[in-house]
Amino acid sequence: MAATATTTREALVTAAADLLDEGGLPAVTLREVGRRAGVSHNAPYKHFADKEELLAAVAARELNRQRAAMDALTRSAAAGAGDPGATVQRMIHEYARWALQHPVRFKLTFGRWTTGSPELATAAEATRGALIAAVNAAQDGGSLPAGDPDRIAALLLATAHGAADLALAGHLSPTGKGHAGPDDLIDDLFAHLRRA
Amino acid sequence: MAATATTTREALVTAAADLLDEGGLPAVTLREVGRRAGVSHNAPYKHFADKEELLAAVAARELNRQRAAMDALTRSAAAGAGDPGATVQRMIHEYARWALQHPVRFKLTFGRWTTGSPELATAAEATRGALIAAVNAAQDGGSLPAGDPDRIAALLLATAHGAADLALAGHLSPTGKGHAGPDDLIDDLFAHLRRA
DNA sequence: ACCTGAACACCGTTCAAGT
DNA sequence: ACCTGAACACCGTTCAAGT
Repeated sequence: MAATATTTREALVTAAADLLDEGGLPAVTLREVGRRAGVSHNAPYKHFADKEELLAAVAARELNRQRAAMDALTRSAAAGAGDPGATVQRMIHEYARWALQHPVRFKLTFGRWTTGSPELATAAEATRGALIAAVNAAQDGGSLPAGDPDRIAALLLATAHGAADLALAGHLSPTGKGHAGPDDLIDDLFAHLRRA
Repeated sequence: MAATATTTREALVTAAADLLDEGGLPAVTLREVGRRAGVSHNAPYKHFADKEELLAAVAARELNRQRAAMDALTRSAAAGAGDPGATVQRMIHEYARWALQHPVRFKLTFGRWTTGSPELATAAEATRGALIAAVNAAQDGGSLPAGDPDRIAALLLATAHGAADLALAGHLSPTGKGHAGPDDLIDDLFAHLRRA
């Protein structure tokens, strides 16, 4: 039945994500993925064209979870009162938190794909859409400067993304009193934008 | 003599960088690196502890070239007149240009290293130092807001870094009139900072 | 000190075969 | 439709040996 197939597929994706967290990309071998999912070392080929497609499924799941987190923030903002600018700020902080907590998944998600997975592209589009909607609301509320919301969203995301990636690589002034983590840089940017 | 060793080492690093550009990380095999450098497939082990150390040498060379480019901009700014803020802006654009032009080297440079290479750390520190000095000058000239120059430099670098990485992954609103590339986002940030 | 060739363990992928 | 076991080509690393 289809349920079995879906379950096996999901089990393979979960096994790959776990291995990614535990030992990085080199730890994700089809043999170990299969073993953890309780199937043979090349059963994955019945669900994915190759190893890259399995990894793309992991990345797509990460992006979809990111969007779910953003949607949850949007809903809780709609329920309570709350500054819409603060909602956007929370989304961006959440993005950086995810990157720092799951560095390898983060790197993989924005890695180089030789095959353009439509599953990945759709997930990315939806996630960006959720952020843009929140930016739009914040602009209406006057807590973010006017202008193309698509462009403001991209600026915010780029800063959070870059800050997280630089921090993971240890390139964010690791010593001295000038030390600033991704969260600090994100807050700096929002402060500059409110002043602009 | 030492000259031979240095040359072989350099040839190995160059071969690895070329392979990186041509076919991505999977194309960099010690066998092919050795072949291109005119040595056997495990001669690299006489110059580097393992494959990762060879890749770290490639990354360090990239960072050192980045610093050289920044230094050149600093010198040409000191010679001519020029707005010191524009010099910083050029450095940041140059950083993004490098990332977009050599995506795999860029990814590698800020990738995950299991061994903390001192060569890499030193190169990174020097590059950040060059940028911070330029930011400091721009602040004196009034073209960048006051505050910890270390922190402004980190914000600028994070935005350029993230914008480039998102663009490479195709996550930067690839369609529609809202499209903005890394260069646009960088200019947006500088505009916001001048207004703040 | 630097290099070579053989060897080992491991991995992605393919294939013939089973249910 | 999904899975298995054997097999193939390839790779990082080690080792004994050469200059």
